[in-house]
Amino acid sequence: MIDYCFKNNNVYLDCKNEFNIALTLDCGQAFRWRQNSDLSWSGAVGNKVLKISQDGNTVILHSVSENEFIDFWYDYFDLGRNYSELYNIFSNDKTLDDAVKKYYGIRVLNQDPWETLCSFIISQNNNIPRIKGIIERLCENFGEKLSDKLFSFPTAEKIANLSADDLTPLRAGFRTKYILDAAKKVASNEIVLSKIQNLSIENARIELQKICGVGPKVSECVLLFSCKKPEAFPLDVWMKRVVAEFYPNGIPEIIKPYGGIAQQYLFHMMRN
DNA sequence: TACCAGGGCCTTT
DNA sequence: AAAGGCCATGGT
Repeated sequence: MIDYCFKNNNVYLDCKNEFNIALTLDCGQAFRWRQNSDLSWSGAVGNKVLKISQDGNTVILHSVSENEFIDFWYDYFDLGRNYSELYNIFSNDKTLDDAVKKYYGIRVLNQDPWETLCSFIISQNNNIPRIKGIIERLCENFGEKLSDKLFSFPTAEKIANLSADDLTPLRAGFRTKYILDAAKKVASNEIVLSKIQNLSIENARIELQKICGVGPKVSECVLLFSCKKPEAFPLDVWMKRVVAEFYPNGIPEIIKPYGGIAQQYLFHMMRN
């Protein structure tokens, strides 16, 4: 588990091998964190901006009050979860154990469901540099300015009132109509994203896939990264390769409840 | 069933 | 420098 303390308006996390911010912020689950020249990272989450840095086992959240940390960042960074305990469970599987020992400290973030849904619609049939570009243009054009370079993610209501023409600056291609459909269904409360995490994973999948442009892969990402479903297991081409090569008979039962978290390590291993 | 639809990054040639 | 592969979903 991760201990923390407050000092000089910063939060200091003593995270042993349970938190590697570079791997966590740049492993394909979030697209708006950028590394600064001093190796710290900056990002906008909701209407907040954060600078975060790491020095060995100490992670520093800069200029964050105790209240803001407890109320928001603690959950965002999944600090309530004991990753050492998870690593113990994962060590039952040789492949996973090797991946964990190589890439200690990847954490699954608890992100905003609307931003996650929209981001993973954009991610489909796409590569990471371009995904980041489209999302950046989306925020710059339609989000609120939060600081010098950082914008909030535009709300579903805001996007729902736009047309495909309005979104041409994004250069999102055929995904534009999917973004609009998602925004309209969310803004009208036809899909209530805040209630998805209370559904069974089967019903949650069905609900999300009512959106045009959301299939099994995108819905699984939304469930894992923003709806507290650690058992969600997104299968992209890389993970299909992992399964074919290492798990022809399926993922071990003991891993399944945390399959999505395990997946982050396996995915990273396969891509490197 | 198989293919195509935006587009741009990446690897190979 | 040019060509070809890659990519998740819906539609034909």
